[in-house]
Amino acid sequence: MSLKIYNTLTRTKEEFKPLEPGKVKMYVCGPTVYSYIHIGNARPVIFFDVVRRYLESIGYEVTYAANFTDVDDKLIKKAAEMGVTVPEVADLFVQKYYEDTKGLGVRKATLHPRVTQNMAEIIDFISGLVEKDYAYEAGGDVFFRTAKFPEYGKLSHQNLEELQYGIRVDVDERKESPQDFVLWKAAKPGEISWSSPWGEGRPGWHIECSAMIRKYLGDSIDIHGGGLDLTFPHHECEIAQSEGLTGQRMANYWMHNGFVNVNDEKMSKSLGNGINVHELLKTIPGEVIRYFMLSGHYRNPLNFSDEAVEQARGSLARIENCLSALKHRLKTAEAGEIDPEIAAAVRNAQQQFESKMNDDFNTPDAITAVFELVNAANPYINREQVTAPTLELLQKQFEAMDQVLGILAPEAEDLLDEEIEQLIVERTEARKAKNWARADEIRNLLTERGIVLEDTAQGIRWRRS
RNA sequence: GGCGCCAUAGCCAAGUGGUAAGGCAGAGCUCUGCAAAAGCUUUACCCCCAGUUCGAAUCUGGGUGGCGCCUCCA
Repeated sequence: MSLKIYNTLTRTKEEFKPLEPGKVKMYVCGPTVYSYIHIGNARPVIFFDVVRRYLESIGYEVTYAANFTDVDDKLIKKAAEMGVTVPEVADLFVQKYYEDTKGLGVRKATLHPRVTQNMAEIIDFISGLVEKDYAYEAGGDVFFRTAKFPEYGKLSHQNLEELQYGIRVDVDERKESPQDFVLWKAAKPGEISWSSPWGEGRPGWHIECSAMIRKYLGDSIDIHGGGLDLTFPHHECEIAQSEGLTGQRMANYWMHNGFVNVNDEKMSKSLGNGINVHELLKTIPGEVIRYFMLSGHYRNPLNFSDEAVEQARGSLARIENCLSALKHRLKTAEAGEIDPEIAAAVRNAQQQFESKMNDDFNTPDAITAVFELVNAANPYINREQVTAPTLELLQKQFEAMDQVLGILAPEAEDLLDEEIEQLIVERTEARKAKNWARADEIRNLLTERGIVLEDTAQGIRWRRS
């Protein structure tokens, strides 16, 4: 069973073959840190976190780099608005990025390089391109000479003659060709800038990724990911820069995730329907957002709505209830043999999970494998006789799958407050005395505090709602 | 104009040649002091038309509807 990845470059699913056996080098374009991340940003962050986790789970040593763009027009504007410096804005939102993505269950990447900390490498990179005639200077700006790189367009499969230029942005008169793009921008007075052979300025957007990939991961990497919209021009330009300079193939597998729409509309600044994760996390558990993101295939568009969130919440609850029942039952379970039917169900679930993840990271189907296991586990858990080894086997399997998906809330190990525990004891006594009024009163009180009680044959099970 | 993507139950979402996974919501029932959780039962002319085939949601052609990119938006 081998891993297949849909490669934007070839528009086919290809068998994954790493450059170096047992190792994977991957890079995903990260956010421009001028604000909180929105749910559109969150999709690649969550999805590629799962890619990374899955690769690790099947034995690869993964070096995962995700950058921060910490200087650009938007940052400069934001800094002016806030009355602080560009680095201060960047530091603030890098911090918020870590907080918010942590809330989404995302592990930090191996590396989180920042543009401003790699200025020397960026300038060197551009110098190299100028030396090789792939770039030219014009009035303090430096442009990439796309005519020199005949493969320009190979990733996005664009016919360069057919591109309509100047529709959204005016074409710079100094460019030799309208499709040339900027590598270095001359600073305007008062703007944050760095010294370069072409004067004071700052890097263009595309060059930073090329330079940082080369520095941290090398001339060739295995997987390069990002949002669909980055295919052109951003990734196309990265290829031109990197392959122009090194002559090596930049990345073997290009992966692009689809968009997140909001109530069936594109999320955009003009519509004002952007949803920022920081706000969202105040009312919706990160696991629910994460589940929602993984409930669709990464290349398909995903529609965010209140209803979608509620469905994710409900679906996830089914898995969590099962796991919580399983753990509760484990406390009173005794030694014995592993139930053969459950053992088979566990094997099936694992097999299905792997084969679906191997098929271009089909997370919706992988989640189905989790549900199949729930469907097998629930009836077993409700039996009068259960064995600890069987329950442990189930638990281990759930944990193995969640190691990849990361949709289950971390173990809430904090003990019950004395007070709450006392209330549960009191309610049990009231029930024994058939004092239903008092028993319900206590249960309602606990419900208000977010504690859900469930009366089972093996005693009271509680969980946080 | 160019390059692409998508269309499966009330909703979400797999399936890519052999006769429709899974989840949510809804309805009924079982269990329960009542609940909760769980279990059982129940819900699809696969956007339309034509073609290929013994056989198509799946392939081909043509429509219809929605969407993305075309220089700094994940």
